[in-house]
Amino acid sequence: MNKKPNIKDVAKKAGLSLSTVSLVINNKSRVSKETRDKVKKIISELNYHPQRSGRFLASKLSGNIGFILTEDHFSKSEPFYTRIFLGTEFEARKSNYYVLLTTVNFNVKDTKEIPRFLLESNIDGVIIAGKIGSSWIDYLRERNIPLLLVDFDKPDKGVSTVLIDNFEGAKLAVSHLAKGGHKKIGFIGGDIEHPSISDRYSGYRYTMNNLNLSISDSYICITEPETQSVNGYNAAKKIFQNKSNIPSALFIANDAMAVGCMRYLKENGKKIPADVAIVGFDNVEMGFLSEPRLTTINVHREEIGSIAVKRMVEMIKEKTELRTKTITNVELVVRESCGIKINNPVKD
Amino acid sequence: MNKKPNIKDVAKKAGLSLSTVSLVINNKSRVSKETRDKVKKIISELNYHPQRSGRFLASKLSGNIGFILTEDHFSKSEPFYTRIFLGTEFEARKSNYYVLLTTVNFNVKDTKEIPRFLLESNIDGVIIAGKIGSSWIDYLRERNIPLLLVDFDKPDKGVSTVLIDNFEGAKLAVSHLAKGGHKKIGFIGGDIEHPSISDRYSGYRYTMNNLNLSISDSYICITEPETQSVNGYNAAKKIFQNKSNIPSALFIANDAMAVGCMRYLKENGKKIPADVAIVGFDNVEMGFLSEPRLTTINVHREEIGSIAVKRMVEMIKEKTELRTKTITNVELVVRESCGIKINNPVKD
DNA sequence: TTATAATGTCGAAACGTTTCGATTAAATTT
DNA sequence: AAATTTAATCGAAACGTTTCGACATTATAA
Repeated sequence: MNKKPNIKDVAKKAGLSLSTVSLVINNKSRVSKETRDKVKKIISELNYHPQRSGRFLASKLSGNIGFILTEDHFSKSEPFYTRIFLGTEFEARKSNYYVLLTTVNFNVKDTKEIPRFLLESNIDGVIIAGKIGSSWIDYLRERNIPLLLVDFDKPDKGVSTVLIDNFEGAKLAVSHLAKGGHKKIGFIGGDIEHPSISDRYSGYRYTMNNLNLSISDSYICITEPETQSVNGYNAAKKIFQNKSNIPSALFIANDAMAVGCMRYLKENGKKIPADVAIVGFDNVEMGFLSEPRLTTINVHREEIGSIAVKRMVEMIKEKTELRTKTITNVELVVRESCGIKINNPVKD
Repeated sequence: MNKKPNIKDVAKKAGLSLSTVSLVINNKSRVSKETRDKVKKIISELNYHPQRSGRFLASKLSGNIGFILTEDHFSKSEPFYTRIFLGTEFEARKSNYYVLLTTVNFNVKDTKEIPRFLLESNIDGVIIAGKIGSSWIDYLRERNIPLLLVDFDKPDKGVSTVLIDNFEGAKLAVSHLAKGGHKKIGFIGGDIEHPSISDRYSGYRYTMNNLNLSISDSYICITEPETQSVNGYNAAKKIFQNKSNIPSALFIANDAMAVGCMRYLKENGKKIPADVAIVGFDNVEMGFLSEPRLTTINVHREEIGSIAVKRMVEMIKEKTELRTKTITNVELVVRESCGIKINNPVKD
């Protein structure tokens, strides 16, 4: 039962001081090539690995990144943010970090329950996914903790963000429907205050105008408070109960709602896509399994997580206050819910 | 910009020594009630929270639990283990731990790439989910690192485990089909060497015998190496190509394969459940969205993760070598892929 | 040649806690 | 009253690393 070697063992065996060995480990300059090589050789001979506990205390760096999700996103096992989280995990491993996941109750407007990893200084930076109260931003700012938002922005706060090209996605969706000959194109979106949803809505309006298609209020439902499947069901009900003026196509701001909407339509004798063509947004698995399979806008969720971690690591390493805003691209995924055949996917 | 208070600040303000304050923080005995209360009061006045870095170094406890998953389970975004992981996260938070997730390449038989959290002693215990080479067990044993397996067992190694009642699940599934009048009940399972799958197979055989139903080899396919949807498709092909002797019902060892199997059957003009009745296993979301919706065996995935963390915390705290084996129950979920109506779900 | 700068190495302090053994004071037993 | 036990607190060492300033040596410039 021989103990794990520590930096002292390395130093002793190399006939050098602790400090020099430390300099080698951390790739600092001011060490001669020979010394460096010798130390490295001994490190690998001893199979030495610096203990996190020591480094953590001395350098104040934990090697962890915090990932904050609002409770509703987590507990509903919403696959969207979960995938982003898995993307962060993957990238973190590459960058020698670990991700500590935690959830906060979004409704608590002010920062009541501070995640333990913040209280204990157990993270070097924080990534927050989704809509969040701005007191969080203030809290982290005050404490000089690197912060990055994902799929959310507070433009006035000047925070670094990783966003989705929602506007472009809406353009792709609406153009696709228009290409199929549709003129009466409606919009369904829940939680319209979420920047991502409202951007999709803006993109919808913009593209409709651009294509000289008129927008009727009775084609639109943006009053649902959430984005679950049942909200899509309810939204469809609102639009299609009005028998006199109904759309022939719908752009729905997320797939879960699109699936709920399709359920309503099928229950009420509408054929998809013959009677109503549908395009969703997000490209979550459920849209692939629905009948008909859902045409949608793909969002690179894992990549978003990965980019977020890369940016975060930069922020931690460079201690820069430089603000970055990364917008990830989206693409149209054509399946059967539109009845429109195309040769090349619309990429614009 | 006032710094975070540390234990010294607390001690000074209380007029006590560091050690006494530490004893209070850690709820150790031998502190008088008055002192304890006074210290607690001051701690909350100062809003003091012990820094993880210091504790980590002094106590050698990181407050983290490692969660190891084989790469294939992770990257295929297999929802099964992901859910177990989310369950561990949830429970860990309650117990004041964090979970560090990592993947290892299963094919590397011997412990080639040791997860960084082990090298750096960054975890207090390890949970391993799914099939794993036994060199991992040896590695952790040698180093006295608490270990717990989930959905996997190496009976000869005497490791603590959290398992699924696979045998019982198989009984429920087969009994249900038999209750619907089926006599020719087949079995499909991939990765038959995985204990969970082979237990489901044993349960199938046991129940068939118990019900005096004969088992024909041509109803069975256990040769697929993996458990993906496509493996189910292929297995169905093997069974139903032989036109002369085909089963009227199938128990399929996991939902993903069941969905693949259903795809094959539908493509080949078989009606489900009229021509072939199907019961899956796992109750993953995809079975809920399939047409017809899949009758299956529910596995409490989040709870499994939660139990695993509870056990692990016990192992860490009590430093016990006591081996525990927890078997979680399963239940039949009746949907439409069997065409069998029941009043009360079969609970046996 | 001397002064100055650059390079390589080192000693010691610092990081924030836990914990062991010692010390003192109070309670109990003899 | 003395001896022993128990309770409460404390001082100091320990955990494993990083980093700052000092120092010695060598290279460069004046």
